[in-house]
Formats: sequence, C-alpha cells, structure tokens
Amino acid sequence: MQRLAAGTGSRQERVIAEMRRRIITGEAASGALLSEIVLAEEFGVSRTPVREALKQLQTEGLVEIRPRVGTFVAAPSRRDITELFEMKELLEGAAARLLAQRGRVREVELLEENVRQADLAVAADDRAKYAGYVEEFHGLLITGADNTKLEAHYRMLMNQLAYSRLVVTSLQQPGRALQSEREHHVVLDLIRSKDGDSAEQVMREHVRASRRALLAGLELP
Amino acid sequence: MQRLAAGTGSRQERVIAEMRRRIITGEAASGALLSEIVLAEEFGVSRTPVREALKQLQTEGLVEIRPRVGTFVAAPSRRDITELFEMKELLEGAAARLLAQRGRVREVELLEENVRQADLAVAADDRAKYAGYVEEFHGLLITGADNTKLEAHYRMLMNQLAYSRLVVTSLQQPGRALQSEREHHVVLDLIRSKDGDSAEQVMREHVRASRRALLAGLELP
DNA sequence: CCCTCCTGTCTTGCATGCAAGAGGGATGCT
DNA sequence: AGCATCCCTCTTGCATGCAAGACAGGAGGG
Repeated sequence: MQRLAAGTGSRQERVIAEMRRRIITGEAASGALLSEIVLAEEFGVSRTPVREALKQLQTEGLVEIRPRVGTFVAAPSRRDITELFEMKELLEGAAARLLAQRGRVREVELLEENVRQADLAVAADDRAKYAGYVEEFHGLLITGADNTKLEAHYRMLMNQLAYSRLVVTSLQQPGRALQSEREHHVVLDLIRSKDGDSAEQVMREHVRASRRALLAGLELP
Repeated sequence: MQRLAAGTGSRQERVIAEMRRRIITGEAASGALLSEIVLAEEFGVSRTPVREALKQLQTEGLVEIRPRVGTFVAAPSRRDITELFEMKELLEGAAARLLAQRGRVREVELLEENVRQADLAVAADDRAKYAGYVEEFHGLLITGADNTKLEAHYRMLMNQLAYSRLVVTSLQQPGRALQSEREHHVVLDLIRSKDGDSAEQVMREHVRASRRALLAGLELP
C-alpha cells in the first residue's frame, strides 16, 4: 500500500491528529458513530491504527467506546461542562500565578504585544480577530506557566470543551469583548508587578465572567 | 484458550490494571523494558491487548513507547517531579476550596473520622498506619471536591509520582507526622467553617511542607 | 590497534482473518 | 393490533503473520 501524503509520524498519529481536529471543530458531530472500518477505508489504512487512535482519543475524553457496540463522539453533559469550567478557572488561575512568579520572561512580552493588538481589534469591533487574540492570550498564559504537565492536562480538558468554538459565542454578548479585554489588561498588569496572588484571583474572576457570558449566549439559541 | 481468573472486564483491561499496579508499586523498575511478546505470554493473551494496554499507559504517562525500539517504564526527571508537586499543590488546594464551598457533606464527616483515627496512630507512633490515614485524607479531599475531571486528572498525576510509596518516606523525617497531622486539623477546621479561601491557602502550604519533608528524606539515601 | 561497515536479531507497526456480543427488524403467535 | 421471539447484520475484541526500523556485535580493512 502506498504511503499517502506522509503526514509526519506513524499512520496512527495521522489518524489521531485528524480525528481530534474533526471532533474539536465539530466537523464530527457529537454522538456520531465512528466506525473503525469506515475510517480505515477513508484513511487508506487497516483497522489496527484506527483502533489504536480511537483508544487514545477515548483516554483524552473525546470519544466513548461502548464495547461491542461502537465508538461515538463524546457528548459532554451539563455536569461535564460545569466541571470543565471549574478546571479551566483553576488551571488558568494557577498559570497566572506561576507566570507572575517567573518574572519578566518572554511570554510576558508576547502578552504585552497581544493586548496591544487585541485593543486595536476591539476598537475596530472585529470580533473574529479579537477571538483569535483571546485564544492566544489564554494559550500564552498557560505556556508561560512553564509546567508541561499543566499545559498537557489543560489542553486535554479544553479539547473536551471544544473551547475554540465557544469563544466566538461568548463574545456575541454586547459589551463582552470590551470587558474581556479590560480584564486581560488587569491580569497582565498584576503579572508584570509580580503579584501572583492577585493575578490568580483576578484571572479566576475573568474565567467565571467569560463562562457567564458564554452561558448567556447559549441559553436561547 | 481458557479464561483465567476472569478479572472483571476485557483482557486488555486486566493487563492495564495489573501493569499499572506494577509500575506504581515499583515492582516494575523505572526504565525497565516492557516487551509486548513477553507480557503477552505472561498474561496468556496475544500481543494485541497488551499493545493497546501499553498505549493507554503511555497516555497516562506511566510508560514511554519509543517507536521501533521498545516500551519502557517511565522515569520521571527531576523537573517532572517538580511539576508534579506543583500540580499536587494546585489540585489539592482547589479541592479543599471546593469542598469547603459544598458545606457539610458526607466527605467532611469521613474526614472528621479520619483525623480522629489518625491522631491515635500518631500518638501510638505507628507510622505505617498513619501513612494510610494520610493517603485517605488526601483521597477524601479530592473525592469531596465532587468534580470527576479533577479527580481523574489528579489520580493520573499521582500515579506518575508513585505517590503512595513516597508518603512513607516523607514521614521518616522526625516530627513530620505530628506536624502533618496538625496541618490536617487546620485544613479540616477551615473546611468546616466554610472558609474556602483559607482552606485552599493552608492546604497549599501543607503540600509544600510535605514536599520539603519528602525531598529532605530523599537527599542522602 | 582502531575505525567502518555489514549482518543478524531484537523490537514495534501494520494488515488481516475469525469469533462473539449487541441491536434491530422481520416474523409468527396470541 | 400488539407483543414476544428469532435471526441476521453490524459492531468491536482478539489472534496471528509479515514487514521494517534500530541496535549490538563481529568481521574486515586501514
């Protein structure tokens, strides 16, 4: 069998990456059946690497394998979502604290540049662009905590939330973008002044606020 | 092929559970090679379920699979250990806060019983017994946070630390048991008085103290 | 003596075939 | 009509065979 396109690593890694992407973006609908054999044919590989890929996605919480029945895209319950936001608050708060403790590192400079650009996007009322900066802001915070375990587990949890898709929704709330950006400024200022305690506290409040904005935007539609 | 002993679930689940146990207890030495074929023969199954089990243990951070080379028991680096303790501090602190917010639930009663019994063990200078109560205390705290994601990720991280084995070591430090138990009392009191902020703060200090006691006990031997 | 290359053997990666459980739909009975 | 039951098909779970990369050790040349 020919080696197609040669996405970087092994066959199963390609399958993992692509399926993860599909689930996170919502291209694979929540609750949908993922048949090993269908995916195998689609990727041009045998069932084995597909199987192992799905198994890994299960431990990442993205799919649910019901033995002898089928593998399905995970459908987070209301409770799951609450828990995930609790974890988000917790981990991002801790990241803010850790970054503040590290002092003036590269990520702080990148955050400064981020809020500068984000300010412009808000002023121009360009929500799509601002959503991108929001994601970058949170990502930089996590990376800046300089703790690989924290980062790995954070990304795993946010994948379960399909968070990237949600950001846009929460910014639909009138005035949320402006408020959000103000909160980013406060957090960054506290980090720069090395006040880890306050940075953590404010970051937590920021996450709670963004969660409220999101849920408000999700209620009716 | 006969069905041996019939550990509850599928073959691979049995392999996962047993290998996880071996790694955590140290029965499988850090860095040791885990050959699929050897394990397969040992468990009386084919390579397939063994393979899938090892793959899952990899995503749990317990083994490292080097492609085309072999699968090895993970050997945490010094940095890994630092990161794991950071996560421990973070997650247990958050658990204390969440439990305090929940008010008077079953886990609080169990914690009260735990410190009562643990006090006796300390008074009798029975360190092995006290170590058991320490594990239970931390476990109850996590369970009491009532957040399944937090619990799952916490257990994953503590498995990487092989924490159960470490508790005993940290209690070797003279006076550590007494001090530790005092700290447990303070945390529990703060939880009972629903002071989440302080409970989190004190719990974090407790984790840091236990980490120091542990590292002090590990330096020389 | 030392360095290089080659080969044999170990490892995992993948393909494939078969078995067994779960579920749905058709069928026959009441 | 309504309901229980049987069977057929779909799914995954597991076993096995082959291929290919990695690494050690020995042979040969400098």
